[in-house]
Amino acid sequence: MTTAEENYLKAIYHLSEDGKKSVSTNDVAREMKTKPASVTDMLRKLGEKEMIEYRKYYGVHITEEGKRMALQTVRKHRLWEVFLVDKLNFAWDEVHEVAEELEHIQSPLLIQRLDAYLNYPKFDPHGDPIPDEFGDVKAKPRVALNEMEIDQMGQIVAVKDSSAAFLKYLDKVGAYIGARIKVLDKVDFDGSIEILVDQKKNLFMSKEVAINILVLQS
Amino acid sequence: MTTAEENYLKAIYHLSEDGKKSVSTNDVAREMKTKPASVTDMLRKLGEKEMIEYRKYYGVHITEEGKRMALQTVRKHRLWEVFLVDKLNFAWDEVHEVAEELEHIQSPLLIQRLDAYLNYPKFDPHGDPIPDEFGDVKAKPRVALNEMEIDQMGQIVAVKDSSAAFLKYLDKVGAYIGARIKVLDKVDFDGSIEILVDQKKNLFMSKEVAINILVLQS
DNA sequence: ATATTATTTTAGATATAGCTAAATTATTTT
DNA sequence: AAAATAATTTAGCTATATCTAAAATAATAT
Repeated sequence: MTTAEENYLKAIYHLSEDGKKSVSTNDVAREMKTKPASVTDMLRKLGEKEMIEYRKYYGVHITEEGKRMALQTVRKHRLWEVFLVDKLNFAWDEVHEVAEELEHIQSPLLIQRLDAYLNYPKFDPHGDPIPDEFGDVKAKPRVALNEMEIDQMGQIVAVKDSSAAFLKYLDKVGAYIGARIKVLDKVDFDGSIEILVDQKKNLFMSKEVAINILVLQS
Repeated sequence: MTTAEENYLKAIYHLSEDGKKSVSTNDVAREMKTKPASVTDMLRKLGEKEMIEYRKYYGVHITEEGKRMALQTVRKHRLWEVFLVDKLNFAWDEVHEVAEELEHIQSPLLIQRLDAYLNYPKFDPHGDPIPDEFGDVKAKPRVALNEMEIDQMGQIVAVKDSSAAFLKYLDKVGAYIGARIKVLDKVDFDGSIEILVDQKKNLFMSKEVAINILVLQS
């Protein structure tokens, strides 16, 4: 698998995730920021390698083997993100580009060792679960608070920004890890949000804050 | 700079190191494990970018700019090697291939952070000095004991294998860090070596041991 | 000084991954 | 059901990086 093939397969996997049966050439072109004509070529190639089922003019389905490969790439990407944030002090929103390169390093041993070194993390810094070496994802995905809709409920499970300043702020307003929350209101204009904490306390926060709070939805 | 260009430039830099005025097409082809015809194309390209001075049929000289670029790649390669050995517990002779891939990741911030995280190391696990971010190499290169010639002298400055077993062995035979040594004899057949430690103690060791001892030559 | 040998370059392929423009197929509208 | 529109594919081109075989040049030997 070349780097380009890995990237296409990952894109197709992500586009398939949202329950869509079939992914179109245009979908892939948009996601990959290339032209549909280039996508067609790659789909044929990935089809021949049986990573996807490709029927001309009718889009693609990812195969089990393709999914396995894509999940390996996702795993590597997310592990590197954890490394960059936990060890090299990158901010969670600075890591994507670099991880996009690092994920293509070919060395199973490296990933095995990295995983151990990071203490077998289950989530990346954005709250997305890290597949295990077999491609299994046990953990439920976490969602940034700013992405929840009105009336949705959940439990605060982690923060993306673990700076002293942010943790102090959270402590002050009573938004602790483990708190059960419900979205009361969202302001479209600035993305600020109002939530109910533990069924008793109303809390209003800016988008900047909400972005950094991870919720397990229920 | 593409990955291929970086690799060629690094090869030309290393081939220039040994005091050779001009590096030939064949030299580069051997080093890069490609055919001379492929090398010619790349030399023309690197010449146009003024990384090397290229005169057809007369080999190349690396320019100051080319040297600067090559040293950046060398720096990245060696920093990653330190990471792999110090943090991920790779053995010093297992890291080259992976570092060869990692060195091409494009992110100055990543390298800056990695350097800090590793505590600004001055040597890679093979004893080679790590250039600073400006390409300056202050430290003198270290040489593995098995690579020294008869009558050469120096001082033990580090070990490549820092396992308990190896350190215990060194302690037992009296080959401590800082010891002044002189090579008395080398056996071609098995690479074993006999040295004089601190002008008083004779010490015979196998090649496997000598490989793991780094000496600052004097 | 010329012929032989070795080295290097050129010319013409191949494979990957992208592009544009034109042609084809599918979908939607009337 | 035909026409219009949208999506997709094909054909042909570009750039990178490789190759082989043939031609050109440099170095060496006679």
